[in-house]
Amino acid sequence: MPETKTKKNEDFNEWYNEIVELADLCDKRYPIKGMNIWRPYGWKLMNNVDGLIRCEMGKTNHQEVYFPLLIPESFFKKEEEHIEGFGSEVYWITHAGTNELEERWLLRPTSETAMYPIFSLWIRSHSDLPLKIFQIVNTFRYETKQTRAFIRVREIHFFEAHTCHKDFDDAERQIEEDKAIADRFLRRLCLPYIFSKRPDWDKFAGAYYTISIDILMPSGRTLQIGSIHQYRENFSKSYEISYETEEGAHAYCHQTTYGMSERLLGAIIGVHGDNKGLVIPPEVAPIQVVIIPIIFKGKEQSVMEACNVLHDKLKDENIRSRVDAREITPGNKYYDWELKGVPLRVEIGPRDLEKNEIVIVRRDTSEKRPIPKKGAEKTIKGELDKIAVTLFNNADNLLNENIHRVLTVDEAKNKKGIIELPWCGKEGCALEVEDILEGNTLGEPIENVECGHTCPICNKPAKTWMRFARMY
RNA sequence: GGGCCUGUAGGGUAGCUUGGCAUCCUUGUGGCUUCGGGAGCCAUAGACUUGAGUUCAAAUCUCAGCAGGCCCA
Repeated sequence: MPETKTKKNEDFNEWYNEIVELADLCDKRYPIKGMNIWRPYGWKLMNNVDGLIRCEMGKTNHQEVYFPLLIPESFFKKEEEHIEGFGSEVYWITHAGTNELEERWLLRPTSETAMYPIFSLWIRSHSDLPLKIFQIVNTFRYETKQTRAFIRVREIHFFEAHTCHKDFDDAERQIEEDKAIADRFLRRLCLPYIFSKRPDWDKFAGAYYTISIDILMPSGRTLQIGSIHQYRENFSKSYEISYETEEGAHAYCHQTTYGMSERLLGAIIGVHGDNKGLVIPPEVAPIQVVIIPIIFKGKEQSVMEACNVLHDKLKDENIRSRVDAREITPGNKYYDWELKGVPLRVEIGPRDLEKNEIVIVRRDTSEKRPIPKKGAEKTIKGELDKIAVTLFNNADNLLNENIHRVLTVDEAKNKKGIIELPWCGKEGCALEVEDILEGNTLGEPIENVECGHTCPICNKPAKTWMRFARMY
């Protein structure tokens, strides 16, 4: 059995580096740090993920827009906290041709400051609210740390939804909707997740509060794949986004944003992959079923014909399939498609056709079995659903086995994954825990869970549980 | 932010200590025989990260840049 050179459970990071290029997702040889090339297979996968987002946005009445990549410095500077948060990691454009620009432009690190001055023009009346828009674009952040494909990059493929509401409560309802979207969407990617309310000292620059969406990588480190922000009036006051109420008064909008990035791919690779390569959740797999003809001299035609017939039937069922008719041996093809994470493989050879059967092989379990040729498309559809369930359950077990709720730092020390400790509410105590555990403060659970214990650092009564983890 | 390591065909490598001819595997291309877990044979193509320095001579030594990787903060 050929496997990746580095084993996933021995050196996860190295395994990850190996697999992103082997599986043709990206090419890291572009000579700018943190800017990788999306190869066709990886880009298709990303597009399929984006497709699911668009589908969810459609269901919840968000409209897609596109704002320019460049932001004038004057727009950016209107919100102070935001600049402080992003100032050190923006790319500036200072020249055009041979001329120095009168006003500098920046590449969007995120689009608040591009959109909000325009929102103030768009929104005049309560009837213009709520405003719910989104875009899927590239954003730029000057990372100085170690970069990693899909996880820490400088050009980020990014989904961002921005909403404006008449009051705080309506914005809160938006956040409930966002949470429901995350739940449906991540289920389709077979990715179990947790919501955490980020600590005040580490929330998004300019936010009233931030909810992070994190998944657990098999290395025991968490990966933040998305965030939901409640801005309250923080931005609308700076950007003059106000409206006239039904009573004729003027009020500032309450705003939220929702962001997810290509890190979703990082999560899919890390959570589902194995030593044979990727395992892609069926919903987003560029190829869901690959059909391998087993050719013998003199029987090529009947075998190829059977492959093409199945391919057409699968197409009728809206299943993305491909017949691999390359002039290489079947074993070669098996390895290739396993590496690329195709969820289900079909083998069709002369022996099968004599028995009116075909052979299917699951990528996740390697289970191989013959099924009747007649009605195979239905069986295959059912099998893809089963694969999705297995992928989700395995990932869910991994997550649940690695969340540890404990009362003392000593108990926490030897645990891998996500630690939940009682917390008094003081930043200093959390930072001390970070030091001891060599991790970061992830945030508190968003459900109101009673914590009738004491803070392990200062022994004062705990206000809540607080999560700690090593993060990507 | 600090420290350490690395860079040789598309991919993986040998050579570097002690300066002088660049090794092997794989991939690519053309052809023939094959095909139920990486088939075989023949032909053919392809590389020393960039710049400066030392030297008769640099893949090899020195410095700097760029890029990649690891560890710490």
